[in-house]
Amino acid sequence: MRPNPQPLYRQVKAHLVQCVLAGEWRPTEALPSEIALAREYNLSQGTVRKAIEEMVHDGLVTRQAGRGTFVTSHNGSYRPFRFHRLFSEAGEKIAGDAVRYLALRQVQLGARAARGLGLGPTAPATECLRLRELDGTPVLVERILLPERLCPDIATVLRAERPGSVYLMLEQHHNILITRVAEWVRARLATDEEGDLLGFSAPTPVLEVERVAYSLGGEAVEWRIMVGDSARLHYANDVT
Amino acid sequence: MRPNPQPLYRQVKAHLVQCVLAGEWRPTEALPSEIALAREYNLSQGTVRKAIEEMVHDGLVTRQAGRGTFVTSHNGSYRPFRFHRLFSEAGEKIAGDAVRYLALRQVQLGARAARGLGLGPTAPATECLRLRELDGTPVLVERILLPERLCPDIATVLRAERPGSVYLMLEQHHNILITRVAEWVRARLATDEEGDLLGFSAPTPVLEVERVAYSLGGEAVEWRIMVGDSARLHYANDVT
DNA sequence: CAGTGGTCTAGACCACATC
DNA sequence: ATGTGGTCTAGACCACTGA
Repeated sequence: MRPNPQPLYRQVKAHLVQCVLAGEWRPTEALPSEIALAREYNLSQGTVRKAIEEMVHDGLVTRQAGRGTFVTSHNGSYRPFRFHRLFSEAGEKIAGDAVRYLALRQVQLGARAARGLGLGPTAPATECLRLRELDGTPVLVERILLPERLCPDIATVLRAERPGSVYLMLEQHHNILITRVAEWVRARLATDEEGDLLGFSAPTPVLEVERVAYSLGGEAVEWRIMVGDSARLHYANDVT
Repeated sequence: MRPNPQPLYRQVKAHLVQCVLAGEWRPTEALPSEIALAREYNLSQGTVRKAIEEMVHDGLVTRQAGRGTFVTSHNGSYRPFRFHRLFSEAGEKIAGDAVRYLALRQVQLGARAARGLGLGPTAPATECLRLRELDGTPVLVERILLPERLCPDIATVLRAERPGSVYLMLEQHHNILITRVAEWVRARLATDEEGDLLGFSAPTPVLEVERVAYSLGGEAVEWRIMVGDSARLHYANDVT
């Protein structure tokens, strides 16, 4: 192992990540037990354990004593709304509420999304316009851009399913696991279009959350912008 | 150990935290080595290690191979600006820039800060009004409230030192270690006073960041509100 | 050079989930 | 009863730091 100065447990981790990437174990499915993996790699159980513990910390897998180690999913049993930071003023999550699909079409990325994704501004993409409601009235406009290259038939699936969670759809249909997002929050006035959608009658300040989502492989998969009525929701964050 | 179902490494961790809380080792100072602690507690080195690893993960201590384990500080060598999430649009941190103290006085908490801190609205506190500048012009107004009870002579120290970092001051003068903050981000229009300070000539949307800071002991120590020019800075966040 | 944290092994026992 | 992850031990060797 001379040419590779990485500790063994990191090599094991890297290999396990490759297996997840290759779809050997899909989200919600179990990995082999520590003992089985230790035998397979011809290492001690403690070394394999350390590899898995890092994956737990990364949020890639979830462990349950007595049951096993499972690939984390965005579905309801694991970590739904994992990346949601927008809450109603009362404090509960807004995500549980209804989602309305407004538009779905093929576009070019445009300058801003292209910058976020590190692609060219003319790259083909699927654009999705959605509206999230709270207590029956709209609070959040979402504009989602998914580059064509990474998920070619995404528009078909979106049109058919209109999923509440794009990331759950990506993991189920494309085995693309979103494991990290970067967000930028700004304040600005709503555009006329946004004002119409959110029911503003006058120029109103809104929260704008720009997001780039990265897959387990490290690729920027999705760019989205969320525009919310700041009188009814806020962006909450705990920092340690 | 029957009455305490906590694993040994957590009991060790709890005790080490108590020691830090008691000031046995101050920020930047070294803890005893694993071997010394293992001998002291009559446990194996691995158990002590696991306790310390959790403290590393919590951000309470920092380890350096060959040197030792040190209590994390907010000073420049350790983790300055640990809780800063506001960046200039170019991307660099805004914190490096100048801080101007505008006012410093004794007040009552008021309804909003009281709610955040879990205290009564008439509780006495020290209020600090500061202005942060970027490239020589103001971008951020900070209003900081520190309850009297937790740090009695804080006003004196603030007046004398006008520190760039309140948290560094707290750890140095009161041995209060801020280890966690909760933040709520909103968009609204600047007040007239804020507009004057930030140089707005018309009603302008601003980012409002409300923050409660918690000490190692778990007490809410500080409430602050930061109002920033959203054209020049944004709130950035990475979620995993 | 002695001391530190970082890696790795090979065992042991436990609580828990499942069948 | 079996298998899983969680805890704990008692060693070993390594790379790095600082005197």
